[in-house]
Amino acid sequence: MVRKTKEEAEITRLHIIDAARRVFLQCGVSHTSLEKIAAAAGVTRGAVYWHFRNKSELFFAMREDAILPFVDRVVFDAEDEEPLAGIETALLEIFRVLADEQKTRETLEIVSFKCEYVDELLPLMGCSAGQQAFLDDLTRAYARAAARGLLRPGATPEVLATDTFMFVGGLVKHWLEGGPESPFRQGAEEMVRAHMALRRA
Amino acid sequence: MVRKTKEEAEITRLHIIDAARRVFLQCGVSHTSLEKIAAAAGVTRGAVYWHFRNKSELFFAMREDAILPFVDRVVFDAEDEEPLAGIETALLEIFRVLADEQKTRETLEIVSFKCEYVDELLPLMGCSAGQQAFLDDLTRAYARAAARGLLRPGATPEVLATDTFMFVGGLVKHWLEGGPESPFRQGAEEMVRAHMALRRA
DNA sequence: CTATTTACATACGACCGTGTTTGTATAAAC
DNA sequence: GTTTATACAAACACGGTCGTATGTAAATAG
Repeated sequence: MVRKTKEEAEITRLHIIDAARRVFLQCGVSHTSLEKIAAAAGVTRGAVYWHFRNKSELFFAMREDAILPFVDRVVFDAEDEEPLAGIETALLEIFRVLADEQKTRETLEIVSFKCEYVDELLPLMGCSAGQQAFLDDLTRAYARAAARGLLRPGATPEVLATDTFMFVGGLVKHWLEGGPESPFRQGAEEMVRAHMALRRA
Repeated sequence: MVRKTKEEAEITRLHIIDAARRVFLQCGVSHTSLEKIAAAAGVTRGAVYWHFRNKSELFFAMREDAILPFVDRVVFDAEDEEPLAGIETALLEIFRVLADEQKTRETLEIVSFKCEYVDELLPLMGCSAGQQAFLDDLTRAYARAAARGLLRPGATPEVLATDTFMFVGGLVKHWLEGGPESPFRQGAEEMVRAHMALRRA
């Protein structure tokens, strides 16, 4: 037994999180035993139980590791001269991250299709906090666009924001569930631009 | 042991499916044992194994029991004089069914948030068949609207159909994940009408 | 340099869920 | 009216998984 330094222990921790993500993605969270994760990480269950109290805590750690940096990535410029372009940029950024960053994509795939929202996971169904903030950002951006007369007549900021919110939710879902060859994945950028074009004055 | 008639046996089968839906919804598919389902149905595992080979088959039976009648419910009139109104009606019908029919709603909740798409469930991720047909129906309806000059200029049927497809996907998701008091649930009808209003000439 | 804590590996006990097998009373078939 | 198939209940055997307890060598604290 070679006792590790603090730095090496932290690396072990990250390896376990990485392994958990891989196994979660392949087997689903429920059908993943800590033994599988440990094996995939090249350690034993002892190491896993040392770093995490149970599978639930490991799952949350894995989630925060990838999701937190993701929501911070999509930001809106509050003083944008062209709010609609700002929205478009933000939406495009979402799918750029999905395409470019494997860790984020895999984690979103797990929380979308490879876990069951019951008991301890129930509260984070819909990620209430982040989602609502995103919708609020959209509403404010559309309101700024309305103030500048950039919106097509007859559309209120609230309605447009909700519609865009639903569009993003649906596109992310279909983007994730389709494989790399999926038309939704290939055409995401075009669809975002077309969606925004629909609301310009 | 009171041997049942064929009719009574069929009732038992439906009771088991009903019980499965309730327990799946509360515990998630993976954390639901056949013992739990049997108890909820007032029978033993013996009855469950008599009617279904395993949990997987029971899950599929439960799904077909509610989903098949659902997709058939949303139809498009191919000869509609007002294709946009037809689309709107079809979309409204989706959320009417979700609101009115508990069985359908609960089943959709299960397949959306209470099961993990791995192994045998992997192929039905995204319900490839039904979804694609719905998108095709939308595209054809928008094409008919385009032929009649009902669409706002600059929008192609394909783009509008995809946009509506994403909208529906997102709205169904948020509709389901919000509780009965959710603003997405209350305002679904209004959001559908607003969505359609955006594309009229 | 000693004592203690750390970072794991290993071993243990217990429970659960699964699939199957066997039992059985009755409905249905002939 | 037998016979057979049905519709379950009850019992069994099995492996998997969990949490914990224990062991241990090296890092760190003093």
